[in-house]
Amino acid sequence: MGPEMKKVKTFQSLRTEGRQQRQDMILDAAERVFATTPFTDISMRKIAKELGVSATTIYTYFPDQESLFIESYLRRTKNLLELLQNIVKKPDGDMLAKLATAYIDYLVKHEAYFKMVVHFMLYATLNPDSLAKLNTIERAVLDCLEAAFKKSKASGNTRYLAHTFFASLNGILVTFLSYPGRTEKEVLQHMKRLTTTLCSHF
Amino acid sequence: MGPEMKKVKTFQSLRTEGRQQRQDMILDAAERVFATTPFTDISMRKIAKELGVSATTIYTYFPDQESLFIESYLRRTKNLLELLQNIVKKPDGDMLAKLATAYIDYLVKHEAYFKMVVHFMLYATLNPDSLAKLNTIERAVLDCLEAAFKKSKASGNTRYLAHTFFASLNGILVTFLSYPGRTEKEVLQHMKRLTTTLCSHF
DNA sequence: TGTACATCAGTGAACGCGCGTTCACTGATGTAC
DNA sequence: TGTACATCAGTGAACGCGCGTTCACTGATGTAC
Repeated sequence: MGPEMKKVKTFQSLRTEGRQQRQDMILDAAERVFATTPFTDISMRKIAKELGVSATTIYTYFPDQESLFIESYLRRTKNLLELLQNIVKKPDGDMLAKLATAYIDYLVKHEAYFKMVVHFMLYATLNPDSLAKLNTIERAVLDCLEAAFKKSKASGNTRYLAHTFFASLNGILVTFLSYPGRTEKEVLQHMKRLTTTLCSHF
Repeated sequence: MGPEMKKVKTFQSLRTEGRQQRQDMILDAAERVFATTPFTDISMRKIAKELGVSATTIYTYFPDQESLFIESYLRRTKNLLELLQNIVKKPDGDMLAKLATAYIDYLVKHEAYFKMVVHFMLYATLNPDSLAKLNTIERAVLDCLEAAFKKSKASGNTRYLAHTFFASLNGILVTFLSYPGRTEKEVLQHMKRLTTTLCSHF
């Protein structure tokens, strides 16, 4: 390879980088729409409008709507997973409570993301590729929780414990996230109480 | 009131009854559609087609789609509530496990109904009337669970216990109902395991 | 240097679709006298 | 008894809407010679 090749390579990687950044910008815009719009009312046109481009543009970066949603989901989940893994890494008592609190806090803060999680859980009509990606990352979250149970030397099948604990946290979110007639602060407070109740039993 | 009045009254009540029956038939048809169609894809036209009438007909019995959904929701929830109350009535040990199993079984069997429950929980954009109806019946379910905790002389705040337990059961359903690559039987089995795990901690 | 060409982000208009709901109407049944 | 009228379940066509996606295109930038 001569210097020309290297130059070309640089230009190409710049292009690739630009492409990646534009993809991220679309995902950012999507998240902003998620935050203000019920999940079922989100459309390509609304995301495009939020970003200030035409809806057609999105199709240059994502083959279809499902892919965009999946990428958004993966990005957030990786972020959350990192948070949880950092908690498990530290040799610390009270690990479960910390994990639970971090999980609840994160998903209340990123409410739209949680609604997307639930949507994918209940309506898993995705193509196999997307489904595999979802599975992999969800398994990583469960592994992380299981590691916490193992570290705290819990008795019983740690996998079932992790599944039950994970499910319970999701349940607290699903059941009380939009509790009518409560302010966001009250909702969070109630969830904290229930999380404490839950942790005290595990 | 003379006999004419009585006659008129009878005819009227027959009409009313017929109306009530037709309403129920529409709800039945709706449930049949729920069972085969993702909740977000359900439409008035599909329900009408299932019943063999024109979509317009439904509007003679329900003012709009939301009312139809709410009525369907209430009918099922009353049914479920009765089931749970019968369990709590009997003076029996192991009440929590029985309640949990009944709840999980019922909602796995009526999967579409559970999806509607979740939908209402997360997207509570209903009109105040509908919302009040939903609240009343959900509170009754929670009261029923709390009664069980009281009967089994649980320590701690029984209301929080009931909320946490209820939420956890919902979480098990949300998280594992459509677990990809599992048969319905395996799903139910896994839920049973997690329910057992949960109950053993409460 | 100028010029023809390739690349590619981005666009507006359109397609075909299904939605909730409304409207003016039909047709069957029962009522009043 | 017949006849004019009221009630009401049910209908097909239509309205206006927003959706995901595709298409033929523009216009800017860089490349090759």
